[in-house]
Amino acid sequence: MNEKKRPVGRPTSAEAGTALKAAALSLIREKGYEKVSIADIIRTAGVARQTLYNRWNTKADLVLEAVFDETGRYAAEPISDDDRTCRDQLEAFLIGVFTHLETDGDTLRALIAAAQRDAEFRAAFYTGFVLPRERMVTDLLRRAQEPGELSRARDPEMLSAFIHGAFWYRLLNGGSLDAGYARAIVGEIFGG
Amino acid sequence: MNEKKRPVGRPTSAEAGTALKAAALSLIREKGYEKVSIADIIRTAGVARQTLYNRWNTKADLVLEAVFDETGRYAAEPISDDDRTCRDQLEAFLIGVFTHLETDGDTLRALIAAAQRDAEFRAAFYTGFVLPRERMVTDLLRRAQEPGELSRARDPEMLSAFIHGAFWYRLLNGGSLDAGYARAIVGEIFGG
DNA sequence: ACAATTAATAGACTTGCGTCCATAAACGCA
DNA sequence: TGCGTTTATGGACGCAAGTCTATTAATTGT
Repeated sequence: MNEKKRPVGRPTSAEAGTALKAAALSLIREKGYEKVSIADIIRTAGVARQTLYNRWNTKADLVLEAVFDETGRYAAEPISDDDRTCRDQLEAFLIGVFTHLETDGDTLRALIAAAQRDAEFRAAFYTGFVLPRERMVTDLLRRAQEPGELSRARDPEMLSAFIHGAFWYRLLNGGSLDAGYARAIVGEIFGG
Repeated sequence: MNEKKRPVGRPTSAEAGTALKAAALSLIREKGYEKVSIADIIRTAGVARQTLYNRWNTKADLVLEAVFDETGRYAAEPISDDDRTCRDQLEAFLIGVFTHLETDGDTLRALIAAAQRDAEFRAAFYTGFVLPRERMVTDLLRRAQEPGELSRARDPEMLSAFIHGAFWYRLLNGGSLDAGYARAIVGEIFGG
């Protein structure tokens, strides 16, 4: 199971990969995703072009992994604070996401756009990034049904799609994602 | 008010514009949005490159106008059939949209992606295409509140965002949009 | 030490987008 | 008919993405 380091050939430079991811995130947050070229990234990282393409197929793949590394590969917060109502937990979760998007909203929009151009990336993005977050909300809503905080007549999966959908829809159409919108979403789900 | 045709210079060829839009839609439906290049479009239309750029800034602008021409500039159906319940009208509306997306879903995904790369296009796309359809649903839900088919405690705007959001979310993540999903959405809104 | 293997590098290359330019064509006006 | 104006055309151009190639560097095994 525990395979050792492979025995042959020059090892890949972990440093190069790290530098590329750091350069990509830094440049993108400074100038915006679309304005950062591959040439910019490799120049900043001090690495050859092919070194990037040895690891990732596109800028989107690189950025996705960089975001993974930062955000934690699976979801941000597990959210299972038994002290608070599920309603409050959902609101806190959404506010946390929206706050995070103040810095990375542009990046997320760009990744969603990239996913529309490449089916392979779309699958990787969905299973690795989107789905875990969707499930967090679905699970939370299911927990809310146990004590009757949320009616059992509701479908947690569809409600989770409503929540993420509303958030994506607003993000992609250039609307602002703030605490007020988070409260409005939660209010509509749990009742005003 | 009623300005006449402008009196000076060579007139723009309506034929060229029509040919470009037709070529774009035809090629895209055949090969998919991403696989169609500008060169393909102008070759098929039998028109010079600059002629395209005299009318539109990008492929997305061209395609958006082509879709406008086909779909009707404002929304597909006005939906105000007093015989049926609002619930049925909403379901029929969604099924109609989803059916239409069997041919143009790829195009819509591409336009949404393009909107993430260009703020100007995003605004045009939103106000010209997205918002009218969002309003149709909002208005329908408001009408549903009058006879009490939908509780007045619900917020039609947020519900419309839920509906379009769920639909976008599924479309953009590669899920299938079929009649079953339309019914599931409507069921969650109006009650199973 | 040396061979085999794999990664890193620099740079050429291809393709597509969008711009620019010079020239020809189509119109109104005199 | 000629002039001014605007569009259409074809081709050159610059830029960025991604591929490919030859060369060099780092590592293991003998």
